[in-house]
Amino acid sequence: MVRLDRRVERTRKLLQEALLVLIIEQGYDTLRIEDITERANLRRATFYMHYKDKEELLLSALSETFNRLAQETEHFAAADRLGGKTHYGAYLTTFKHAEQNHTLYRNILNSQSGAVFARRIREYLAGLILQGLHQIPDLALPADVVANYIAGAELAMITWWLENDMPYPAEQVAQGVYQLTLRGVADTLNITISPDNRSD
Amino acid sequence: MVRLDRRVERTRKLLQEALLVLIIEQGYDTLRIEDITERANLRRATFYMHYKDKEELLLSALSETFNRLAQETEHFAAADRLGGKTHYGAYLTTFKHAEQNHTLYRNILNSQSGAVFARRIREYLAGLILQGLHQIPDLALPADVVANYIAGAELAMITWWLENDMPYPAEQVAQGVYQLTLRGVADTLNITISPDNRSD
DNA sequence: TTCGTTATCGTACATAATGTACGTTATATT
DNA sequence: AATATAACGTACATTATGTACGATAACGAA
Repeated sequence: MVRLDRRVERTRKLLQEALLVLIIEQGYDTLRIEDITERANLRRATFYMHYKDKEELLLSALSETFNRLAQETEHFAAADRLGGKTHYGAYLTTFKHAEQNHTLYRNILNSQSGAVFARRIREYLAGLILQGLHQIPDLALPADVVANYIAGAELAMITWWLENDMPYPAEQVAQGVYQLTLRGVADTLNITISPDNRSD
Repeated sequence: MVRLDRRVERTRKLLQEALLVLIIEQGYDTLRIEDITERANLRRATFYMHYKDKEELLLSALSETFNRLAQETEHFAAADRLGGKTHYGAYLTTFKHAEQNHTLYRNILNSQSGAVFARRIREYLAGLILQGLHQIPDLALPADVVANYIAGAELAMITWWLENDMPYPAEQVAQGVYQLTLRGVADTLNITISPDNRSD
C-alpha cells in the first residue's frame, strides 16, 4: 500500500471541506463545480482529476462521517437488544447528530439528488440493523423487510423533522420514533386491538 | 370560470402523457424538454408556455393519479379504524397500485428529483392520515409526529420494494408493513417486552 | 541534494441544454 | 365572419460541463 501523494490528499480534503461549507451556505442544487474549486483555491480542471461529479464528491465527504456515527450509535444494538434492556440511545444519538448538522443534512436531503443520498443512507442503516436481526430466530416476517422498515421509518422521520425545522426537541422525537417502531401505532395511541383483529 | 381553450387542454395532456411514457422508457434524469415535446409532436418553445420545467410538468401529471388513488384507498381510514375493524386494505391497494406502475414510480423515486416527489407524496399521505387521527383523543404523541411516521414508513417501504424489484408479493409486504406499523417491531418479532422497559 | 515523476496550473475549446424572442400561421371562440 | 391567441418555425444568448495540453511547481526516491 503506497502512501498517497500529499498533494492529492490535500486537494481532496480541500474539495470535501469546501463542498460541505458551500452546501450549508447556499444549498446543493445551485452549486457549480467551479464554486467548489474556487472556495478551495483550486482550478476547475483539478476537480475532474479526482471526482466524476458533485455527487461522487459528496458521497466521499459523507462516508467518514457516517462510519463515525455508526460506531457511536452501534445502531444494530437497537434491534439486538429489543428483547433485553431496550433503550432509545441509538435513536437519540442519531437525532442529536442530525440536529448538530441540521442545515447540512436538510439541504442535502431536500436537494435534487436527495433521493440518491437517502437511498444510500437507508441501505447503510438497514445493513447495520440486519446484522442485529440475524441473531433473532423465527421472525414472523422476512428480515430484510423488517430491517428496511426500521431504517426507512427512522430516516423518513429525520427528514421530516429537519424539513420542518425541528418542531420538537430531539429527545421527544427520538423517543416517539423509538416507541412507534418498537410497539407500534396502536399501543402508542392507547388503542386496544381485539384478538379478532390480530390475524386480519 | 371560463373554460380552457381546447388547444391548451390538448397540449397539456399531450405533454403529460409523453412525459409519463418517456419516464418509463428511459428514466427521468436524462430526459430533455425537447424529448418530451418531440414525442408530443410539439415545439420546444410551446413547452414553456405551460410549464416552468420538467418537475412542474410531472407534478401536474401525478396530481390526478394521486387524487384518484386517495379515493380508492380512503387512506385516512387506516388510522380512523385502528381501534375498530382494522384492515390492511388501504395498504394493499397502495402497494398494488405501485406494482401496476412499478417502472414509472421506480424511475421517479430513484431519479435525481426523487426527493422532491417523495416529499410531496409524504406530505400528501400525512395530511390524509392526520384527518383520521384528529378523531382520536388523548394521543401519547403529537399527531403530526404520528402521521408523518405512518406516511414516511409506508413510502419508504414502497420505495425500497420498487427499488429491489418487488422481491415479495404485494400482499405479503402490505401485510408486513401494516403489521409493523400497527403493532410494532417487538410484537411482530415475537419479542416480549418486560414492563420495566415500557417507560424507557 | 539531486533527479525523475506527476499533480496542479493556466488557458482554451467543444458541446449540450436551457430560456427567451418574435414574426408567421393555424385554430378556437364569439 | 371577425377577433383573439395558441402554437409554429427559427434564431440567439447564456451557462455549466467535460476535456485537452503545454508549462510550472511540488513531491518522493535515490
